[in-house]
Amino acid sequence: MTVQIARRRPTISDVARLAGVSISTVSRVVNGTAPVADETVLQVRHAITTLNYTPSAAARSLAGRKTQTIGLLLPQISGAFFAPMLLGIEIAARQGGFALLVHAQESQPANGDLTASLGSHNVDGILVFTTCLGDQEVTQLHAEGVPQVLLFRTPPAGLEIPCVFFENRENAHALVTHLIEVHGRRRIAFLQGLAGNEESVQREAGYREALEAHGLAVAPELMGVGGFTEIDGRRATEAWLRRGLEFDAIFSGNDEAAIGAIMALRAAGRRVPEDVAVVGFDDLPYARLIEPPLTTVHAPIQDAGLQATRQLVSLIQTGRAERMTLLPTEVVIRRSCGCA
Amino acid sequence: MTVQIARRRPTISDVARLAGVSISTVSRVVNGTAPVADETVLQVRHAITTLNYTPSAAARSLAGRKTQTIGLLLPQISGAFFAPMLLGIEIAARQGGFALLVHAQESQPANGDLTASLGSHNVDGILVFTTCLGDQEVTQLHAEGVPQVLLFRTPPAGLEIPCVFFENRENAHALVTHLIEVHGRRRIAFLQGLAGNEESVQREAGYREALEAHGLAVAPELMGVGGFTEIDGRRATEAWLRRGLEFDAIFSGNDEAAIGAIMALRAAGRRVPEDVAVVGFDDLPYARLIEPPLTTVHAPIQDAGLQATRQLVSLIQTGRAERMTLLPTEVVIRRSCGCA
DNA sequence: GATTATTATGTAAGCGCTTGCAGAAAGCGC
DNA sequence: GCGCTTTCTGCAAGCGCTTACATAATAATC
Repeated sequence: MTVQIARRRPTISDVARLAGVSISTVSRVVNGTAPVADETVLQVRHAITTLNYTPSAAARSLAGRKTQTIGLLLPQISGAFFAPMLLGIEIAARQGGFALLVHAQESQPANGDLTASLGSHNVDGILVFTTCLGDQEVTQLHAEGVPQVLLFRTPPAGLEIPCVFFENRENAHALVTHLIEVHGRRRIAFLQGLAGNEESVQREAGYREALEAHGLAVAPELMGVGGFTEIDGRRATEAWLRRGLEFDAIFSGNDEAAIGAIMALRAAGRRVPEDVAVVGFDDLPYARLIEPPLTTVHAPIQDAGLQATRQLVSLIQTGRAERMTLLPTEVVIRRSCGCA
Repeated sequence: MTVQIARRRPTISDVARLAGVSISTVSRVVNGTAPVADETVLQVRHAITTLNYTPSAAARSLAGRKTQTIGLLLPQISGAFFAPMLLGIEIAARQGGFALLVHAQESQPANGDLTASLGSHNVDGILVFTTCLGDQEVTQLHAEGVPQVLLFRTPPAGLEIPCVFFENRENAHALVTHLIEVHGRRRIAFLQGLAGNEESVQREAGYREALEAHGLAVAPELMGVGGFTEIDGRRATEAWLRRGLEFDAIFSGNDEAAIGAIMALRAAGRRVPEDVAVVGFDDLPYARLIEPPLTTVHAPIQDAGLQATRQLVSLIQTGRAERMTLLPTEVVIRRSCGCA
């Protein structure tokens, strides 16, 4: 392959010259920022088409001091969770006229200056996913006046930064209650997310309340620590099995870990749901595909991305946004809990 | 939530003033573009830290006429396929010092000027996924000198544009051969992708060759048209079932459609793989999770993103890149083909 | 018909950076 | 010590746009 020689791109001056007007007039018809005579508009439009002119984003940003770009700070891109979320974000960003700059932390050393690359220059605002940024960094960005919206993460104490969450507690409670009341389970284990995962904490709270409401003790040895990956779920379950712990159900804080649990159970010859019921949270696209189809709580992931982005756009454009957006979830009964 | 008042961000002039040097010197230490005395470097560094200075990307792009940004044109973001690919792209982009601007077509009307928003100004190069862009648009971008790399798509005739593909034919051939030789299947249906999907065409070629090599006729009625979604696979399979067509295996051009086929078969009371073997292509993360675990061909999706981006970075920086990158695939035998 | 609003356009001053050019300072050979 | 290279640094000209501000032309008011 050889070098491609780029012709100089036409600038606003070229358009102005061809249309026989000044560059400010061109700018005004492009942006619609001031009235322009119909005839002039036509001439300018024609010149634009003829030259195949596209405004330079860089020059626009520099002169207009806004980038029309939103930065996305993600801990990772892989995982079934992110595709729908990204889609929601993309849709809302596009609707608001913003481009999307993606920055996944996974791919780089977690040095502090990643905020530099997005933080204060490339973008008009940032969408911060869970634990991507520590309290300190969020606080600093806030102090610098960078609009941000937090996804699945509460702002540092005292700061008013919009955040978006799923409704976790209520349906975690409902699902565990289902396990207890409908299926008569009494020894229900819980699979936790990583330390600092607020979703996990809330889901656990619902779990605890449901147990307590039925006079069941929370067994500390049945709290699976680790994280929300399939491996974590498998490991934790294997550990319980190895220790000979008794349990007749597992409530996993998310679907991925639930799948790991099912794998471990199956490998150990335990039947799901007969011997051990397993339920998850999130309702990932493949939750219904696995065997047995996973009973879980549906979380509107795409909507989370959409709403968060809308809040951010609003924050950027008007300076105001909802302090907290809570998205409703829904229990989805399939077969892994024991239901036909 | 109230307005956040942004302090003016420090500029290169502020740094220069504080360090007692000119802005060009600051620029030189920031970019390392010319030798600067050690002592001066220290002073400038100190001023930068003190002021918490970050260069403005817009100003840099404008002055340096490069954006250090890669544009990604995707037909969609959802789907298990995109997460790993995006991850690969992200990693390679980051390594090359480029930011990633994501543009999913799904979310907007497919008007022609989407190339405008990415095309000739925001980015130094574009990664074009399959059918996002027609031949005409690709040709135009090429004519404008915009570096681009095509993913799973050949360039328009006569143009030398780098592209990245999986090795499709060989292992499609191998997989169908496996169905024939090991499992004695003779009436093997094929599930096609959307018209224009070159991956599908190549996989179909492998399928046809395998049939022919074994003296089996290709049955036109067993070519499932449609697309590569689960729904498409289900619909096509249902149609075959409804028409009472005989077949003892389905080779789906991708995993998603294969899952649809399995669903349809199961709903109709056919056993997989006893009555009908089903195999796919791609080896999506959940292919091993479904019941029965899917025999398929593993495609290195993340690697595809990675390699394509590396080629693009090379094209941007050096003007040269591999004309075609072919990524090896691998047959993955699980149970849906009939193997234990 | 003179005065005042209104609309349409141009002028020019940046936005914050990169970079070619030139000058100053310092090192080198003989 | 005198030219000559080699380092280091500053000056200033843009990059392509937005946006006050000024101006010209037109319409409205009494």
